Amino acid sequence: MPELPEVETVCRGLTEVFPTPIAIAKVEVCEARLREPIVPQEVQSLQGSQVTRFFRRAKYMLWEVGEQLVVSHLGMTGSWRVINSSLRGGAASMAGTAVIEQQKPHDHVLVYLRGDPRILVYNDPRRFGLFRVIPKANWQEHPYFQQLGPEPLEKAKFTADQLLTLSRGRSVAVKNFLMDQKVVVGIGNIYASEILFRSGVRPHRLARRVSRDEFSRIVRESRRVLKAAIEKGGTTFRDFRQTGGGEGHFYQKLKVYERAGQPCRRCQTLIRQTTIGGRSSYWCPTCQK
DNA sequence: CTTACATCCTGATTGC
DNA sequence: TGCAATCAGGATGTAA
Repeated sequence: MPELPEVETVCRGLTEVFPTPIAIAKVEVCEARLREPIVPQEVQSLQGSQVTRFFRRAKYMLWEVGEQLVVSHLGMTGSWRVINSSLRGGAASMAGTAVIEQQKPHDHVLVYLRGDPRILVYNDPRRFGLFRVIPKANWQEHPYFQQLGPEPLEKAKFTADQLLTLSRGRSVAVKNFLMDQKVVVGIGNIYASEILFRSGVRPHRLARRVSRDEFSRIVRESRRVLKAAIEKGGTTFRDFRQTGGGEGHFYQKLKVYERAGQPCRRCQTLIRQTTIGGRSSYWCPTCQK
């Protein structure tokens, strides 16, 4: 589900909602069976600690909690929202009632705060997400992160030369290449199609057949699209929601994704849909070579 | 090593 | 209307 702009939106949303450090009072796990089972000892160790920062690496959201890091991946359908346990006027005796009223199916993790009536809730119907706690020391060396490629928005690390080198001899479609988190992080099925349209490159072209100039365009367009999507609060198609429950508005800017059979916004040719690597891909036969 | 494909799940939509 | 098939924004493990 969420790609880089959506995860970034969630991080920014939480940072906005919790500008000061927050203390975790209790973590309640309603359903531990996510992509990896939630470990009770890990969750318990968070109790009483301060969350000092929400940040992002690739499509992972990270919470800095003392000497540990909460690792939250949203999979396809995960979301975090904030509910208020004192909606009914703040009386402690009413808190339980209010919470129950706001609970939804597939709420798997509830993070209660100390001295704050709000509760952070993780919801994930398909349960492809992740909620684990790892040591903060050398976290980049952890298996979750060790193999990850560069952040596309960090200019020095994500370059056409880099892509050219990595792509030589690779007989995967350039779209799959771009979605490979070892090549560059944060790009998934929606943004891969959008980036390739804006770069004028057909998604099924083999990575090794893409020129240096084309990779330059891909690098530039990746940054443009991802930045623009962040500014719009991400893309909502089905499940994605911002922290406050709002939708992402970038879908209004999509040029090809889910537009099969509709005229290209640039040249009016009908947008085509093909399956590449088992995923739907959208492209314009005129604008993309 | 690379690449193709199944798999983990639930829910919405499509087609008969 | 009902029900089965299909598809969905991710990542990983397996096999070839």
